[in-house]
Amino acid sequence: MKPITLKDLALKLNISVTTVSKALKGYSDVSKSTRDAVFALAEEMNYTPNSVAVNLRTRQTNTIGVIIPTIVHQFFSKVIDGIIEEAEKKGYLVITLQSNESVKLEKKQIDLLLNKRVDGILISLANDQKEIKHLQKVINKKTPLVLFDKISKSLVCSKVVINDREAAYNAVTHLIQSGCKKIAHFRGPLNPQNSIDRYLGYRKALEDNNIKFDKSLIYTCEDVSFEEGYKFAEDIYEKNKDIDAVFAITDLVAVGAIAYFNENNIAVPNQISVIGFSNWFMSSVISPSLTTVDQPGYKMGKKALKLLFKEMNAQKKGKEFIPETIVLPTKIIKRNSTLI
Amino acid sequence: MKPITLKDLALKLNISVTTVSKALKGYSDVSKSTRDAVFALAEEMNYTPNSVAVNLRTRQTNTIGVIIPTIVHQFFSKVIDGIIEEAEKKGYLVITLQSNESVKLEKKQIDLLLNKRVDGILISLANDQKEIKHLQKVINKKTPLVLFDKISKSLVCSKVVINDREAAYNAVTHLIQSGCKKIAHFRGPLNPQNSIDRYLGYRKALEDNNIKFDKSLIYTCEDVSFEEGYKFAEDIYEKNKDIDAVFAITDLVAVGAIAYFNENNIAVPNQISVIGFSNWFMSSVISPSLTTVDQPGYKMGKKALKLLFKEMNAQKKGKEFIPETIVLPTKIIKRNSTLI
DNA sequence: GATTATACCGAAAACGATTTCGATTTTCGT
DNA sequence: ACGAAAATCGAAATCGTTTTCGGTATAATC
Repeated sequence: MKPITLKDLALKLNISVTTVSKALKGYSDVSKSTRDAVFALAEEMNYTPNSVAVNLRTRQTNTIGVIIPTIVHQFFSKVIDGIIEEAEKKGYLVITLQSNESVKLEKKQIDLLLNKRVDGILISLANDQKEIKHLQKVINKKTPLVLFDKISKSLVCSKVVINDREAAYNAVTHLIQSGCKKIAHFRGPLNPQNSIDRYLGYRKALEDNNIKFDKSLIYTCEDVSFEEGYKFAEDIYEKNKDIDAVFAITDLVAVGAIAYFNENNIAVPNQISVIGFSNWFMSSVISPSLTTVDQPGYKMGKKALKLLFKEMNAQKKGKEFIPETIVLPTKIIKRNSTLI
Repeated sequence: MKPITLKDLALKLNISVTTVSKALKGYSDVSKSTRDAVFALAEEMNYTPNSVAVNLRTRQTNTIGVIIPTIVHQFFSKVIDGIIEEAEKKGYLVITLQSNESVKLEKKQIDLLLNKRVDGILISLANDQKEIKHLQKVINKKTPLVLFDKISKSLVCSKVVINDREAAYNAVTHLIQSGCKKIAHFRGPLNPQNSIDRYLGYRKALEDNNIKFDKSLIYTCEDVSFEEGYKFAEDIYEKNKDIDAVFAITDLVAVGAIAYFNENNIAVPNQISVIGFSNWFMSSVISPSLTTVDQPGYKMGKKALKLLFKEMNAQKKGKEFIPETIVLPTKIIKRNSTLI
């Protein structure tokens, strides 16, 4: 009924708890005969060590914490997928928390994880990130920390990101190379670094190709939704019939725009090209299928965890660890919503 | 540097660890003055209890484990979302694991969670579920267990499901009521109870409406993909031009079918109606938007956890707990891929 | 046979908290 | 001022492991 403990084994074998423990852990000062006996009994009684006790004694939990804005989101669930897989390989378990874009919640969750004595924390920040005290606390406590995707530049720790600016630059360049000249940008909210960077990439691409920036072609999403994409497409088309391309902050917004164009017999890509961002699953099954920028979530999760492990190991060996920043490559997934 | 412990506080205050602990926990045999002093110092030194030690002593971890086939899947990430939210409310943390549809992995993971001494386990079974020994073990160890979505009928424990058979029955009835007479079914793999039940619901609906069952209208998906939906749609249309409806095991398969019909100018829903299953996000953004059966993942997660808590509480009080099965209602989300 | 080396084992402390139970002190009625 | 009741406190056991350090017993060496 009650879980078997070392003590139970020791009692049955008439030896000390110490010896049982040492036998099980392969210490050399245990005779073969007692070792065998211990293993046999452990097997028979189905002994499994109590992780909690081990954790207390060894001061490590083999558990890491992950905080993301939301899990119901292709990109983030891919990241989680990558993290969990990689963690399991090394015998680590993953506790997942959602901040729902609330810094307040994020703080609480950091505390929770710290109390749980997780061996490390991975986090993708909530949008309105000015406050970083709670993260500084993590660093001060010497708990390894890696930021991914939505990061804070002012925090000294490891990071895994994509180059949003470059990716956006490439996306818009792709549009320009296919002949587009009047390119709208349905950008993300004003705060997040991601959406700023993509916006800057857009501008840089225009600039490098001698296309004059036109403020009226910029629309700012608030909740980055299908509906916004649809609405903005409608609005911009009514005001600018000669628009010939849309670069959307996200596939979902792009799909919204395509829906409007489809319904109103505006040919995509012949009249208007559309390019999205993220390569969500959905973008391959709509018609026309959506050209987009692949954002490698799975890989990002894996890399982030690997960096975390690196830091954890350095710490174990008492070595100093210098934070690293990994920039993952993105690539354009060419489908049927753009020309060429 | 090192985390503050009760001992540290006790030392500074020149009182015993016992008293510090009792003060913090609000025991009545601590004077107001020392209580205040303790709280003040705890605050000042930023004391937080070491959960691991507490867990060992109290024999509970305030952690639950969840095993799902895969997390990169709208339905399951919604379930996880529901679970995490509900857990957090009660101060519980969630460890998520993916079985990747492998029973072998599932077993390992169960053991991992058991060793971690999680307070309870939620699991949605891998597809080829014949073996249930590892789950029986969980029950034998008196660790509360709740199955959801993909369950095993032969296991005596709480369950949260939808009535797949009835849901499918309603979906097909919807097609029939809209005038469809030759209805194909792109069913799921042969093993999972889900896909069996949906198939049975399909047959029952035909039977109740005096439509002869035609084996040649049944296609069996193996990996339940977009491509399969596309391929099956092509095949069946070439063999049966008079087909007038498709009931697909999943939205993704349905979307694949719609893609084929769209490309070949077969009007959906006027010539052929299509109905899916699950209400994935994607189904609302394709065109025509997909009529489907809503499968309440978020709610399922919440309910499953509530059941788990119920069992955990009963156990704490030493009460007997009788497993419950909750059947969540589904409803048809009428969109534009079916008539009426 | 005395000495040293080797093999094997176990007592005990530690990890950080909780809780029981007994001890001491204070308060108060008379 | 005395005894009883109430208010405070702390020692110690416990949760289940790990690990250090010392102690025996046996084998090897001369």
